[in-house]
Amino acid sequence: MNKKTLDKKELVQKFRTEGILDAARRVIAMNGLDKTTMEQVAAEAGISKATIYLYFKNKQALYFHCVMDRFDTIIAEMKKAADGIADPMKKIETLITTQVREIEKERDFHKVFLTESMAIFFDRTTGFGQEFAKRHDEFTGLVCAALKDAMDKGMLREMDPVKCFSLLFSMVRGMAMCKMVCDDKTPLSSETGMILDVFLNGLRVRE
Amino acid sequence: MNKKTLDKKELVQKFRTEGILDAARRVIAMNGLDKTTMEQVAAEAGISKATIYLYFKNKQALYFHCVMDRFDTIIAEMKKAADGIADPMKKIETLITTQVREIEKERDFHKVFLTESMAIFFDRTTGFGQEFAKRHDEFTGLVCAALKDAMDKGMLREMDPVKCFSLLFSMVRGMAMCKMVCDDKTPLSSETGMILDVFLNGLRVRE
Amino acid sequence: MNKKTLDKKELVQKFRTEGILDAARRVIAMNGLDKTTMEQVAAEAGISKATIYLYFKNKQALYFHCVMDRFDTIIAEMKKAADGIADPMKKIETLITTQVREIEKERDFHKVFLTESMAIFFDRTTGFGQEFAKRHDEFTGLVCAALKDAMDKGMLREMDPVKCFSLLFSMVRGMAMCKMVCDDKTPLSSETGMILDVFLNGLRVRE
Amino acid sequence: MNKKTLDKKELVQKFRTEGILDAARRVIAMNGLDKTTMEQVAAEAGISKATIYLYFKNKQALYFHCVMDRFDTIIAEMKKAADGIADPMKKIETLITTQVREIEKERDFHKVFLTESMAIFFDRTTGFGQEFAKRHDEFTGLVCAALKDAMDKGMLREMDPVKCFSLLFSMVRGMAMCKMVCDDKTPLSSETGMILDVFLNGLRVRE
DNA sequence: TATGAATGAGGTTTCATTCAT
DNA sequence: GATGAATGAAACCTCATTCAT
Repeated sequence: MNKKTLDKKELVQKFRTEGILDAARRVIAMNGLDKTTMEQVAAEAGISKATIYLYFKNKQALYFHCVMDRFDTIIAEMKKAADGIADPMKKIETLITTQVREIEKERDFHKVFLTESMAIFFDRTTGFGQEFAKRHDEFTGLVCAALKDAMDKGMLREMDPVKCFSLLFSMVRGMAMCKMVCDDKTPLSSETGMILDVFLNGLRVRE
Repeated sequence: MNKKTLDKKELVQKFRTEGILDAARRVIAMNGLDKTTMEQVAAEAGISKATIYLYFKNKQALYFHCVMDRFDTIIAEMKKAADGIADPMKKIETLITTQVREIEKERDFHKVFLTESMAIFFDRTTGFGQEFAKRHDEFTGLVCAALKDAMDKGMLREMDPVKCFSLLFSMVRGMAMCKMVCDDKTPLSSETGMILDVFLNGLRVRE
Repeated sequence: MNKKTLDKKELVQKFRTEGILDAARRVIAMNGLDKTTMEQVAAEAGISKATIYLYFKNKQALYFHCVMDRFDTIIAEMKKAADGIADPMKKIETLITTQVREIEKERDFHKVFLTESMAIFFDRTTGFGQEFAKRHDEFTGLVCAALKDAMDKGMLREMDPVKCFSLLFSMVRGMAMCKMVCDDKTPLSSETGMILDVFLNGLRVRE
Repeated sequence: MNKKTLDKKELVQKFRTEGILDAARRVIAMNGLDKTTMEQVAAEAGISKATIYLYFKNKQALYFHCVMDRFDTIIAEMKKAADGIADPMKKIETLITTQVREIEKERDFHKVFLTESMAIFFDRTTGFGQEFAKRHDEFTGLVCAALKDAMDKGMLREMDPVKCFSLLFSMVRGMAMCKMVCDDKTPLSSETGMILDVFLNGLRVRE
């Protein structure tokens, strides 16, 4: 009984939390972070403003978890997709493709994240910054491992893998921003090929 | 007399405007856009809050001009630096190097621009968005011309130059953000070489 | 069976009530009434916030009973202590001494009562005010009787005993407040002598 | 011109400040401190809520100054009234009489002060507490000097004058509270005589 | 009976913006 | 032209209180 009750409680807890986060992301995607009020989020989630504060300390924390939640999902999907792929080049491609597909899923929210509100994640003095850094490192590690592998196997030039990753990631992000910003409705994925082409070619071993 | 007066007036006008913009950028660089109040800007500029409104319609406009001002400077510097360089590869390198150097000059302000507040520039429905687009197009054109030239001369693969530019620009921006975010005090310029290496190599004609 | 059950129920009722009141007084003594939340009281009592409402109508009622509870105790102790004392002067002294000792027992709580939150007790339009008035009258009567007795016996000047009591009580309260407020850790009782000295001398029959 | 302008500014400043304080005291006198909102004070003062914040940091500060303002007035009046009186006994009487008259002037506000909201003044860790202590010491000194004088001249018994003052002050305060609380509309001043009688007689030298 | 969860109702505070001088 | 002063409009957040289980 106790076990069951706990499970149920957790389930409800999770359900609420997810509901609020989803609502928040929808509103933020529509209005931007600044113009999003707790009132609106509450309305969108069909609950009262005060209830949000039961689950999140304040607006910043709410936003933080919105992003973390997406981040976690993206990392999980990337891991799942790349799992079991032996060829490092193929692996890199899969990782990036997956990332792009995930971004696409909540395009407008990611637009806000990319253009408006990255600041709090980079303030290492707050718990937010540190928490974010953890995910970011995991994310980085995921791609870097594949890059390193490719380099070790002589498929790519030997370069600092972290910096290489940074460039690759920048291109993805830049392309995403470009599309979002230009209201270019074509899928982000249509550019993945080109990015990988330039990047991998750029790192290719020169004869 | 009239002419002279006008000139003088314009001079004062310009002087005030510049002073406010500089003050604004300093404050924004320190605190971020959100936490910057008109009060602080006024204090930093040594004038009264109300005076700002004589020169700028509102806070958004103030910020907009802060960015435009920088943008104009950067474009001007890039033009000046690239002027007279015939070799397109060399030209591309010069353009990027110059851009990076300019970003470095007001590193903290650019950090805010890159991480916090790009949204208004991409809202094409406002005059801001349109004005920004103009500069952006000019900026794009500057680099694209060189890229196109290189392609025509067979030094780079034939690809959509705008997209190529976008990738290149993304890498620069990404590397800049990375440095800023990690409080990496090494100059951005130390990475310019790598970016150009990967980028140009990535576009190199394959035998 | 019925009787026993009822008794048991009453016992539990009383136990809970006392527990809550004690917890409330502890928290109020620490934080003051304003900054005391029902949440804190519940936590201190080791029960849930909602449970408090099973025993007390609302926060005001809770506070009211905290005070009443103390008041009842003090009156009871005073009665007990003065019981059987024939000499009115001695009786007065005993009453005051006892009162002071009781105040000392929950010094911090009394401090809050004396400096922050007496208003509701004096609002005669509410049940609270009336209930309080009852105790206050009993309290007053207790001391006044002794005063009257002393006057009748020619030991003190003839004056309105209620007013005399008011003065005496004021001095005790004032001295208490003074000590509490100055964080003077010496016992209140050390001043009782002086108060009685001035008061009784002040009322002494002049030759 | 400059001087004049400054004077005018100061005048306006003072006028506003006084206006707000008066309004605040009126509202607080009516509703008690807790139930008084900045909104109400603003309405009563005929200005906007935000304007209050130009003159007072927050609600607590506003209340603090309400009290300090009264305190200053009372002290000033007491000084003025006692000035030039040679006989210490007469002086004490005058001081107390004046104090009582001043309390009477804003009876309801003082009621709130005395029954609801003295706490912040006794928190020596805040600037409020310290500022208050200063006035309180001045106030104490005023009366104590007269008491000391009377003792030196053999008109009163030798006792700790500060404690004597505390008793005297307690009686005044207690009588005031009693009247206010009982909605006894008779003037406080009608009891001043009795208080002084008991107090001075209590301190009289015994043969 | 006991409680976890939800919320209504405000309160304080901040700031961009305006306007009279 | 410059500014001190005033304010409207909201935003965030808290907490006493209720209710379903």
